[in-house]
Amino acid sequence: MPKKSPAPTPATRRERSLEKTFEPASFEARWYGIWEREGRFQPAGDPEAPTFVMVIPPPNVTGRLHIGHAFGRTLEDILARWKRMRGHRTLWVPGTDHAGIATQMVVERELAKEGLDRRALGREAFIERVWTWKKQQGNVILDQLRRLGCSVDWSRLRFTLDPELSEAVRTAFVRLYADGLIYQGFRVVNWCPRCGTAVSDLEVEREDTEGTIWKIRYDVPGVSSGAVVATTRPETMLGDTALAIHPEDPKTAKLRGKTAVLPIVGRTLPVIEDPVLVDKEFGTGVVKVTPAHDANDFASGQRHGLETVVVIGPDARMTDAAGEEFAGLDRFEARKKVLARLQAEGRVVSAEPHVLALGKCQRCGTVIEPYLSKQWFVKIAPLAEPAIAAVERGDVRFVPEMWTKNYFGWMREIHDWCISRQLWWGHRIPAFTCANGHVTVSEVDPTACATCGNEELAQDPDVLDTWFSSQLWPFSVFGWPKETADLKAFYPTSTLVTAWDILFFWVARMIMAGLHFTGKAPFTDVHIHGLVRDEHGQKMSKTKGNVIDPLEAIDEFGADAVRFALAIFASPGANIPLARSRIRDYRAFATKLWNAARFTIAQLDGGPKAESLEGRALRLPERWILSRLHGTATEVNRQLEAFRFDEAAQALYAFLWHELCDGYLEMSKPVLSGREGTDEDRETVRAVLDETLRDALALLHPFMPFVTEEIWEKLTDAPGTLIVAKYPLGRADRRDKDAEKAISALRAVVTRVRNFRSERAAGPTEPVELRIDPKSPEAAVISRLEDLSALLTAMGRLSALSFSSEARGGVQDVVEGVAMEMSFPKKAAGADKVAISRKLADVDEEISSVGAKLRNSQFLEKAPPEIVEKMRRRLLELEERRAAL
RNA sequence: AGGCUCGUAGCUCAGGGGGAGAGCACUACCUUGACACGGUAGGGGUCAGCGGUUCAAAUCCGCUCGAGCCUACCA
Repeated sequence: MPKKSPAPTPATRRERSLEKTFEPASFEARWYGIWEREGRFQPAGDPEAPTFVMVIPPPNVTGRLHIGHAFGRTLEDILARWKRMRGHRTLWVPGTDHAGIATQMVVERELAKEGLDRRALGREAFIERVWTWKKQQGNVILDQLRRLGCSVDWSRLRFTLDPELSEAVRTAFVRLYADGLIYQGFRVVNWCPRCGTAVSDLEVEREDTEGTIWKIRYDVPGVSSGAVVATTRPETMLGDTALAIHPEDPKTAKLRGKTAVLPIVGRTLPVIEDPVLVDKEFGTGVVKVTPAHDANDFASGQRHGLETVVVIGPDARMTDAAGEEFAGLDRFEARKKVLARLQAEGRVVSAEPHVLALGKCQRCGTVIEPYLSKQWFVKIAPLAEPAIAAVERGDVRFVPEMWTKNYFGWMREIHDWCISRQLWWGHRIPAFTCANGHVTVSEVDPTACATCGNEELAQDPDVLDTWFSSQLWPFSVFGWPKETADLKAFYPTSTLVTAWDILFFWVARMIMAGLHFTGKAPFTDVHIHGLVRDEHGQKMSKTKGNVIDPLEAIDEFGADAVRFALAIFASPGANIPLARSRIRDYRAFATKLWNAARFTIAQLDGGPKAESLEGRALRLPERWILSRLHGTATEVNRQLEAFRFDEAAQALYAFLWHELCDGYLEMSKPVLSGREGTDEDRETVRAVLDETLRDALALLHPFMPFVTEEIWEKLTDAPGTLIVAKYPLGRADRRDKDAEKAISALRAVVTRVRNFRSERAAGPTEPVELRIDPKSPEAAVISRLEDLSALLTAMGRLSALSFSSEARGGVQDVVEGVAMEMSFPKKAAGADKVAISRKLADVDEEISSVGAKLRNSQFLEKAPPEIVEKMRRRLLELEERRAAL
């Protein structure tokens, strides 16, 4: 519930303190609702301000949020919230993808449960079923994005099959066709017999598989030894239409100009010479040529005008052309039978194990069949060229930069893209064939053939590869090809965040399409992140049982913990190792923040605070924590500029936990409790606590939006919610080297005192007398420590503190340039649990190494003077320390 | 076959030419007035190996070994 009363008085405004226990589920949904209702996700603010625009990588519309999505979307949301707080007009466009093959397969499976088949149902009815499925199952993932806290602009939600986006697809197809960049042709393509469709090269996953390579002898009239060919797929020989040799290979020269006889079939095969197809060094030097079932053979067949004989059909069964004996057999059955025949005829010369890179369908794992068919292709080289140039010019920048090389490598050897799919769910290809066989490609359904006027038109039955529409996403979401206000205002976008596994599928194609259709690269930065793995780097899989469901994790630990864990592990270029225990660790961090806030709020309620810190004399601890706060702010912004989510998160973690909580909160207690300081000091401390916590909440908000907003509400009476607060940039005038050095020394001295107790088996409350030598190497720090006497005494639980150079037979040491001596007034010093001799050895070792450097004339001459000076000081300190020990 | 990335504490990883870091795990002590999802103190590493450049190498270069990934039409 948003606060109602305006400007409450300090006495009443914090009536509601934070609950004792931190329960993220109690407020996450409430805050998302408030942000959404208040329109915080829409671009707002100064119309002159720079924009920051992202489009979401659209997930499958019927999919569920998995941890990989959660990772990418978390990074995007961090950027969106950060930029928004920095005053950018920020827009993050959400949407979903129709995911052609994937969705169709799911629905087909559903049908199968009912004993139905899509073909039996018919195209219309089937598509109807898919839409029904989409309505039932769809958009769950969108609610899941809400749970994660994604600040996307829901008023601009898009789906790749929306009418406007479908229009964009159609326009793109027609324009590419008109430009001569889309063509139809007979080619050997990657065919999935199970899915019943062609797929692109990228959708084939190569897997090294143990197979067999057989050597088979073909008869060659006039050559007594015949020709021995090697093959891993004997069943395809039924479709051989030639043998090929290398023109410069003496081994096979005797076959030149001859004809061979195809075993089993008896067909006459010319021996052709093809230096491209044949590698002299491999196998027997003779290659069987099967133009209908191998892409290379097909190319060779084109060069030599060979016949194509299709012996394997689209269902991976042998065709009639394979001969009566084999027709109807599955390809692998046919292989066995063919081998048996060859064996019987004594033609199998050898059979040896052979590892081959077997292509499998990315969707279903079925072995891909090279299949000769008529398909639509994008002629890609002319599109790739400007896309390469754009990256070379730096118009598009990959982060981490190493991906640039991968991009260039792939783009420079890119093959034409097969875009037709023999599916029903998707964008139908806008090509119409008339009764006379002419093809008309048009943005609106034509009524007559563009070539001959024939009115009997049939639309191409195929649909487009899903990625054909995805490549248009950064501008189709804004209404392209119409020149909409959004397109003008928000295109090109700023940053794209995605995983490396779709760099070629999607990112490269968006760059090509963006440049071709809009003349502009679709984004300037591409942040490429890794994949989420388990804590040992293993892929998550149901069978391994190591899957982390982000929704379950959110239920258990809160969205903030999930987000923070993902962010802090986001090392650039690497996969991220995640385990439930790690998410739990960052819930602990949220809890820590929660408790620090409870403490702070209680203190603020305990008395008045200074209205402003400006011009107020600050004590060292206050100067220190403000310096650290602003140092952290600077660091976080710097790291986010560089997409270093991990470093930014780490800086925040370290600051909040180890400096604010472990450091300043503890230092503030003696003053706040009234044991030390004046009322004025207390007012100052309260103001510093307030300011520091506010800024820390703001800094942390992009990472942990819910808990920070919840605390912010209780802490501040400023209007508006944290999501639109100003992001702290870090003020240089708050940096204070002097205070940082002094407090650092103070903390080191306190640590040494505690360590003195613990290594001598004394309890934590055992009184200790501390003497600090004013003639310490870091003399300037000593006077600061004198100023901090009261604090030092309290933190070190000292029974006495003196500043003197007079040794008293206690235990001496030097830390951070402060020479000190400790002793127990009530207790024998006791034995040091860590042998002094070992410490001495360490110091001696370092003295000799530093000393050696300083005695090296080369070092003195060539090393930068500040390094030499540093070494001198270090040696001095080491010697002092040695004397003390 | 080519290319890329990576070998740093028990685990997972930052760092990157001048004193080896973090988180978790581990050990000891502590129910101290925000927090046991906590506090305090500590143990633990020839920074894969070999060579080179340099006054100085975990860091730059080369090679070797090991791990992972991507691309490729070797029948």
